[in-house]
Amino acid sequence: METPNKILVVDDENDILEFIQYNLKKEGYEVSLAHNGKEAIDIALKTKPDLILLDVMMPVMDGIEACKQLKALPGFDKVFVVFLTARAEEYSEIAGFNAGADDYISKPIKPRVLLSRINAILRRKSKEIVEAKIIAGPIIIDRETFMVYKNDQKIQLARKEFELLFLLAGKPGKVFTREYILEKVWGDEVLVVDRTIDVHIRKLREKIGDEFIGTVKGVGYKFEI
Amino acid sequence: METPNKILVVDDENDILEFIQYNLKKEGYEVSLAHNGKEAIDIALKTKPDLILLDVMMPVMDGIEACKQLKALPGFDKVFVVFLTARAEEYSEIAGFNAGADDYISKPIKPRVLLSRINAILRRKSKEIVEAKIIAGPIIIDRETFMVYKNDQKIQLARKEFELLFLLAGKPGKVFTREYILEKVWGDEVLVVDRTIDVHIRKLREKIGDEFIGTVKGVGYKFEI
DNA sequence: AAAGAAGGTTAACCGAATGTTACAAAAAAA
DNA sequence: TTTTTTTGTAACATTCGGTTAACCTTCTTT
Repeated sequence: METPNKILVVDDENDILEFIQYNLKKEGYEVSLAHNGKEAIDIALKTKPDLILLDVMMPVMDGIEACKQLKALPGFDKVFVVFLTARAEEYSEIAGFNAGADDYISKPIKPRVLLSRINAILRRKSKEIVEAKIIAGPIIIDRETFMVYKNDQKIQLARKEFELLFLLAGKPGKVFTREYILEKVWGDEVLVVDRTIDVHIRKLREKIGDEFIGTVKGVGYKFEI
Repeated sequence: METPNKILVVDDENDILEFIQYNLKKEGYEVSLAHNGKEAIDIALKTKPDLILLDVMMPVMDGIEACKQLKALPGFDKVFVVFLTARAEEYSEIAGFNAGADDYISKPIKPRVLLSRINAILRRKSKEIVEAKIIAGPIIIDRETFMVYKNDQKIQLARKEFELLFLLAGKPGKVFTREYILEKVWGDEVLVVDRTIDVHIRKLREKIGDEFIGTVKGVGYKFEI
């Protein structure tokens, strides 16, 4: 697959560190740990994390100060920072400090919440960074203009059709399961009958041509040139 | 569609067990019950649940200890565990113990909450096709694309044929018994006459060539280069 | 060699998975 | 608002894979 996302977790309590590490690792993230702001900066420079989980209340250097310093590091101005706070209200203070946090999670930390927030943030990131254009044989998919071209001929797709094609064509040949497609195109929380995919596949085939989308019975669909 | 997800519910109160069982069964889950940690381990080994709902407060063996022991069982390191707690605050304690829970639900249990949490957790399971490629002599088996190549020539296999070949070719030379093949390719609970395997072997040989699959009479089949 | 067991082969049947269409609901556009 | 487009679902059609039964062949044992 891709290289795993790296996450730096900073908290002064070892229990919490271990707990978070366990859950993130299980989800496939690469995790590094720090016990305070100073250590966080050292380790961040070494591991270059994609996201930093930062406890607000810490000795030596508190989370807000640590965040400011982290953001000032070369190449770290666009790193994602998520605060851990004991109470929800604390967040307004942090926001007031304008520390540059992207989200916050209040303790006690629930694995489900932790993962869904982090997944959401990193998904946002990968969408921005992902190349906006896929060229697969005669098909050109341009995310910037939301246009698809087949032999230089414009094809107008609806939103879901576009996302579906974009997903499949991102890895030609690879078979995507219905479940995976549902999560990526429709999102975690949306509840949709999986036969819905079939219909969208149908419409896609209608618009770009049957030959580009293959069915692997019992498994899923794939884009083939 | 697929085989139903199995859930083991562990609680010392019969009322709660029945209540949860009722709600889970209605949703289509296969439910097994245990009254304490010890029993939970016994039953888990027998039923191989996909998810375990575990009460924190139990006599004989408490939930945290039970969780640790369950996770230590062979094949259970990646099982999902959800704790039931009487108070939300208890969760921070559990987290501190690093017991490896994936979520927790606080009592009193609301059916809607119960189901949406469990659905969400199990939805994560087996969504993505793992990238895996077997190269055995002139045969290349690519799980990502579900394609098989013989001297760079594409061969299209059906699902079961593919899984069968994937299993055998995973350890060239090793003889696989019918029993083992049935369990791995067809799964635990599927009821199929074992002569079915012969037919699939036949089709496989037809497609990739007789020379690659050997018969060891009275024992089973093997892949040979 | 005969008998029995194990596996090979073929073909037919069944059903699950998918294709397809039509329509309802929701969202977006006008 | 009304109109149009997009999305989701239900219902029906179809296809293909999976299973089995029946019969054939080969091997093994006596």
